[in-house]
Amino acid sequence: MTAMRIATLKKRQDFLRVRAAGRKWAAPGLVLQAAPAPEAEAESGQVRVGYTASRRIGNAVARNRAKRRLRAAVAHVMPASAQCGSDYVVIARAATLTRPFDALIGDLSAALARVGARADNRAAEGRRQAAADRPHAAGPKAGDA
RNA sequence: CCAGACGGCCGGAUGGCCGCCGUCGCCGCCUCCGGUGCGCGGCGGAGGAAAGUCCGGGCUCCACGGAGGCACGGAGCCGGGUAACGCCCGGCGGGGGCGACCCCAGGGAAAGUGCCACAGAGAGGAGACCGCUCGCCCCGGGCCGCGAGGCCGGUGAGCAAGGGUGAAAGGGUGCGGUAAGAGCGCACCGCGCGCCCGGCAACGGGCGUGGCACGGCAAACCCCUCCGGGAGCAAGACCAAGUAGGGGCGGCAUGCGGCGGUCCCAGGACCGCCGGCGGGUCUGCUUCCGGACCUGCCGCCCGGGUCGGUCGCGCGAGGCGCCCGGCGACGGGCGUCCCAGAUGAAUGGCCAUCGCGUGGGCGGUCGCCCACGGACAGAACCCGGCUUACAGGCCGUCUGGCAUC
RNA sequence: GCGGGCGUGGCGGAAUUGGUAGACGCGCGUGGUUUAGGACCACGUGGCUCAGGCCGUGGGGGUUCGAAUCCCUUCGCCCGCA
Repeated sequence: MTAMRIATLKKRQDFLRVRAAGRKWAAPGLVLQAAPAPEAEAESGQVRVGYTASRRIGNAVARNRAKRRLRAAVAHVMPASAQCGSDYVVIARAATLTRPFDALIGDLSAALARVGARADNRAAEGRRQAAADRPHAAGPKAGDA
């Protein structure tokens, strides 16, 4: 499998932009938001993911643990089914801590499909090939859904 | 065996696969100081409270240092420990418990001010409601009684024992004393004062004396003694990039000396530079001394910039072991070890075995099987304390009770 | 990191000089009015016992004769500055 790099969103501005894009799906164990990456940031073979755990989740231990479980789920699911050039924000819910890990993975897969940025990594593969020929071209635009 | 008191400790273990952060080495790539990898390997990787942020410090900046006054905040029995503390240790005093032991912001109320609601006669150099005692009521105040006298009422004095109010009523209990009473007198207790003894001290003990004066509240104002400059690692320093130390309004001051230049009727005007006499600033306010900085200062408003990286950043009042001093907190010496360093923030996902607890089942008491559970909680500059949270478990010392020998 | 504020019946909010806790409004309950409902009117309304009383101002402790008020500690919520 071609390796897909997963980077982390770190700026508050990025979180606000992804939320404003409006593509959102809530599963029992998590909430997923998605938006196309800005052109300046888009890079082939990369998705960027941010994690959010508010104080509603619990104390610092609970919040950190929720983000770790989400990171583990993302590492398990994203390389196969995420769309390159997209930014995602994964938000922890109260059930994130107690839900069985298999169910959490199912939640993330379903949310990816519903949010529309799923795909067809096979089609994306072709585009990436073309992009590789033009090294400084912008990444895939979120066009063809 | 049961109940309890105090002190100390642990905070599941081992392994496999895939991942995370730091560091070292190798390899690949690049714009080859260095950076980077969707490469490999070795090593290290949260706590007893990392928490709350209630105290005390280190460190950094505000140039800084010294002396005094005012204000503000804090501490408050004595001695010791400590870098320091509001912490700790050992004592003292008071209170609680049969006891082991536990609790206490525990200076000053004769420096002053203030408060003590309601109730009550009186709430602070007090007071007389019900009362107690004595005298008088004129040729007998009224009633009862043969009478001595008794009861009631009025009035003038004395008293504060008893009743009653209250959280608190101006020492307590008892005896004497008295018309009735009163520290009026006496004994004991309490309190004040003086002397002596023990103790570094807080304080304790004894003797004498006073005759009660000194009600409570200072977590009311306050007085006394002691302590405290402010801000905080988003401190602060450097690199890169970049901008405009720009503009407006108001108030105060727009002085002095020297040099140079320009102008004009040798006297001034204007500009520039220097000095820093004068002026201003120096972290709560203020005075003084030294020192530093500025040359217009202060206040308000408009406009521009801020987003990246490196350092600070972990050898420290450090951990562990042994010995010595000390009742102890702790101190000293020797040996040994290096032990997190992130910045949307590192420990996760899956699984196995063992161990612990609870429940159920099986078999003649010790095992086997199954299911469930495993707390409080995550370093963010560092350290010393305090406080709070916490499943389960271990060790030691002591107290009271029951049973047996 | 630094600083400040709040917590009172079911709800919003008084009482803050220490002196009877729950004023006032909303809501709720009962009764009246109406064919019925609304509106309106009257009464009641923290809990336990119901004789007297006891407990109640987020929790715990202290000072005081007496604490919603003062002090300490703790929990929760909110706000400001860098």
